[in-house]
Amino acid sequence: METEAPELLERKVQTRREGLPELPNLDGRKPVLRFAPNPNGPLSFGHSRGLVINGQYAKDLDGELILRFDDTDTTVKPPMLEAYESIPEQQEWLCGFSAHRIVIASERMEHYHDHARMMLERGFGYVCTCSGEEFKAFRVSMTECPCRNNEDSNNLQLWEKMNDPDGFQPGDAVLRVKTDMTLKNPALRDWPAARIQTNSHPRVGNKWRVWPLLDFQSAVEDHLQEVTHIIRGKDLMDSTRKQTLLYEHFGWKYPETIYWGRVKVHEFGSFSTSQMKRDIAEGKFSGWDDARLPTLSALSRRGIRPDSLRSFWIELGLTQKDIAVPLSTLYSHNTKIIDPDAPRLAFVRNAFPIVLNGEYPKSGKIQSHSDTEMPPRNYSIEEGVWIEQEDSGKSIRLKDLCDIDVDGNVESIDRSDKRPVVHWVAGGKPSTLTIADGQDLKIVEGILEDHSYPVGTIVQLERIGYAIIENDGLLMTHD
RNA sequence: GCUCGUAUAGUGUAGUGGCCCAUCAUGAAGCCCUCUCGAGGCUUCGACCCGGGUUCAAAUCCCGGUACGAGCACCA
Repeated sequence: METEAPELLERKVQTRREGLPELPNLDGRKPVLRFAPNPNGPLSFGHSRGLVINGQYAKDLDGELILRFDDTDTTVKPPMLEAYESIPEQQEWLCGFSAHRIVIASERMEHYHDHARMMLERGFGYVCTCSGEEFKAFRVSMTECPCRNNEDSNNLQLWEKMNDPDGFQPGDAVLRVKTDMTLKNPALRDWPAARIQTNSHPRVGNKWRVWPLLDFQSAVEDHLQEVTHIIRGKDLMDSTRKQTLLYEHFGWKYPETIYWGRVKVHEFGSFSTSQMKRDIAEGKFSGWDDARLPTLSALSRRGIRPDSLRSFWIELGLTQKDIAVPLSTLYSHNTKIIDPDAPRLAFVRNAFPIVLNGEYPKSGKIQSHSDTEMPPRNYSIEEGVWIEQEDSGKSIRLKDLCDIDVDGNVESIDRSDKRPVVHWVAGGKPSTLTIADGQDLKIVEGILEDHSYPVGTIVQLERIGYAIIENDGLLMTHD
């Protein structure tokens, strides 16, 4: 066999798919994708998945990314005006390009109202005046609510009454999509499409009274924008089903839909935008970029690079599995990106002075990075150096300088044995290293080597980890 | 309760009937390099949820079980 058919004995090389899976049913089209956050706050780590995946497909396949503000709730999740500015900036920071289109739902209300009327005229929608409790009973018992049989003309009158400030009040009536009350999935039975809200909207004020709900607004807008692929969390699976029923009524074709599962990052615990907003207002956090928060502004401030987030999410892929990932996975992506450009610097925590006795080079140059060419750093010693308290009281090797004994007597210039190598600072300036540790912010005092790197430079503190230089000290990036 | 979904090493992930005694990354352990507890290089460890079935052949298809998650809002 070896001579007759050697190829049968060879182990074939396994091929591994790289990057994102192919987009299904593209049919030669350029994909149109969208990412639709609620502008009730700035973007968080969780949002970055949607942005990265949708953005990456748009970029790779020469398609388009729509950034859509789903700001139709003025009551539970009131929009925050600053977010209309910060979200596009963060989107560009993360994706590396700006979205091809920006759509703001609150400015497209005419379209939603037009389609709502169309629904009533064509008889696949109705105005329901049952209370939430009453309708729930109908849904559970699979029976039709009396409002379902309204005449189309009557529905249009009721619709006008919903829009009339002197007519229905919030809670009195909703617009429903006629599906089928005997559908197996209770979530799909005559689902609500719009309701009355009288709170003022920060962008359009009181111009509108009847506001669409997500499933209706999103469905109509996806059609109007000719979205080809929707990629979103699997918690929205029933949304797809609800919206597909609406599309059937309108005679439209629903976009291709792909889902991902839930991601839990243990270190971040459970933060919600509204909870963060409250905590910031109460002074529990310094702002949206407080290093302890999982916001993109906080991650960016700490020195997490957008390309790290991109490779992180792309590596996780598009499985529907619910997963728990440690932050160290993101950090390992980030290390690969920042390490080549991170100059080495010494920061001595709990500084302990030690006087050097003997002959040694009192000034000189030390490499800033062992693997890349960077201008070296200079040192100049008067009589002694700072070392960390923890390193005192034993024979040590001062990195790139000399071996010393417990009392600071120089024993050798060259490395003479396996004693621990320790970092040190000659001169330097007092500084602080701020470390975000869960809900706590640890501030470590120390002496930082003199340097001339500008604010925003990511450095590697020898034997400690990566940190970013801020105006008033150092902020820990990660180990 | 009803409905829907997922299940590959510690953590993620590749894999759609024979290239699989299962990929890659991360993690852990060890070695090399390096005057950092960093980076880089090498080696090792480690997995197809369970039970049936279909088939010459199953991680892959079917059925049942179990576990976990999500939806059933006048939130997104």
